[in-house]
Amino acid sequence: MGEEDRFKTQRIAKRDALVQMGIDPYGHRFPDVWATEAVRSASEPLQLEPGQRSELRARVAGRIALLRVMGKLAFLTIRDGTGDLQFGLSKSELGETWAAVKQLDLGDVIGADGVVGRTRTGELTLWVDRLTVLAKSLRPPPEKWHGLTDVDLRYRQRYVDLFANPDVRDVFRQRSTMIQAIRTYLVDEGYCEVETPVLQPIYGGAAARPFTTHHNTLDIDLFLRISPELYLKRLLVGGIERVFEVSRNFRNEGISTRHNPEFTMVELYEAYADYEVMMERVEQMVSAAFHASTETVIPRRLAKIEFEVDRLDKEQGAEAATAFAKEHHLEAYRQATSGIKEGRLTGVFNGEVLDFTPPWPRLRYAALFHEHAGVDMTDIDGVRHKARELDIECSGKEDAVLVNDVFEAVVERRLIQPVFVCDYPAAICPLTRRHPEDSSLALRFEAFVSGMELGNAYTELNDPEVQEANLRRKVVGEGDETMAVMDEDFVTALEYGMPPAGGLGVGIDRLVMLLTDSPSIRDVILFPLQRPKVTGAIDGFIEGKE
RNA sequence: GGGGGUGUAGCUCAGUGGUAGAGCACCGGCCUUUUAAGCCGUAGGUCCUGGGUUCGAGUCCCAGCACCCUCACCA
Repeated sequence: MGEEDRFKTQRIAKRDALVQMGIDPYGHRFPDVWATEAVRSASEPLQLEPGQRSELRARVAGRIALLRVMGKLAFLTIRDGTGDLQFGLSKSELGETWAAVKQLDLGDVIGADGVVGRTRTGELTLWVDRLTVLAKSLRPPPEKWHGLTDVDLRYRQRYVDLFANPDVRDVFRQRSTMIQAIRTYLVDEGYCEVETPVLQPIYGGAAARPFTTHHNTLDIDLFLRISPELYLKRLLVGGIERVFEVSRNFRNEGISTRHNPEFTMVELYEAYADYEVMMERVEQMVSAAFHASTETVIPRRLAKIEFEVDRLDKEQGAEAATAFAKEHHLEAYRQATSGIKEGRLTGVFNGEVLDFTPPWPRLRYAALFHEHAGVDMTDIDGVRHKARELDIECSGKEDAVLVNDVFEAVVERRLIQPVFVCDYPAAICPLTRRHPEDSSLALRFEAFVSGMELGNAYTELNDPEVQEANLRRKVVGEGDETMAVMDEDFVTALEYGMPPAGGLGVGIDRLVMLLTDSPSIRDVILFPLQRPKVTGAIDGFIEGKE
């Protein structure tokens, strides 16, 4: 068969050779393993000289990332979740186990017991006296220097991406840390975490096309939620006064660097609050995520970039070094790092320095509209003129929809630094309370960073009659993607009395993008949606059907 | 859906209409302090798929597929 099978056959032969030696190639429980990071920090106070071995014994496990076998001595670079560590193995110390070393391949998962020392060149090394095979790998890992760069393969085989590219693994660790920090913040503020239905008989709470599915026993069609909003508000009625959900939402829309059909939001509701309180919640959640992760990662990345620039400068000259520095945004990382030293929340995204330090500017939708569109949003003729200029379809849309189309076209991409855009046109906000001084506006804000909507919040509408009227009213020009879908039980809940409240949703994937300098949402979602790979046979089957 | 780009060995990538290339990985040999180990010798290919032009196509043209970027839609 193919090449792949040749590699696999060779590795299977080695696996069988291990079995012949009485070694189980798939290991067992391997207790009391030290992380490589633990070995590094434990070795520091020992002040080991090059060539010296300590009395310190350690047990380490991980995947073979590099393999250098020379006659009767071998050096293996072992990678675990915390970094790399070198194993030193010699025939004289291992005795008959040495034969097993010859059956090892790049990518195998092994464990070892030994003493910590340094080689003559000063490399921290575990001198192994007992070797344990934990999992024989039957497939060759990607190229050891470049890792896996084929984007398609990286997503399809994320498990390979993760072990071959440590930076990728770090981003997902950061993601986990950030979500944990946000949870801790909300719980400390008295919020209750809940889980509400993903399968919903009526979809609502956002403007998007849903995925549909079917429940067999009940014989009903269901929608995958586009938002948890209407259920969380029911919980406000029920007396859970501070409530949040880390919610996977599903929207049957396009895929882009900023959109995945399933994505994660943290959505929260707070009784007796309003949208201004929600602005503080955004600032504090982002601060919590920043302190938990980005604050330490930015200086570390800067150090890595500077190290590489130095190396290139020495080995390939100034030109290569300058190109690398530019490509990796050295200057932005320098600025962000010095900002952090001064106590600011400065990060880097797409080569730009972003300053998340609260408070974020609070700007009015109408003012931004006027500034960037050059026309007042109440001047509908002017807005239509501007819309035509921008090639925006005008017919069949009511004024507020058109205004917002123009806003999205001219304003959003210019909002680079973190900012709150306040007081949206009421007609496109059916779930939001009206502005007390201007009923054409709604008490809604969206948070923007780097031209991207990061969060959306309201002073919640709690008048059941106004709510019912808003949901019955079809907003012309929104098409299928409208928030105005009637949910009678939701209105009934409001009729029991929902306390005045502020509500907020923050896009977690986008927040992680911003705080990890990841240009695509697919870089922060472990398994982004992709067209399934079809095999040749299925391919032919499909062609045959056409 | 529109526009642009990419697709060649397991991986990372060169390739100028005339016998398919490199580095790493793999296999064999030497090697007890290596650092992307080194040296020597092998093996490995549906050049994404299908048409077309041509004496001859990895290369030029057309169509399709997958992925990336971008615009539109959306968060």
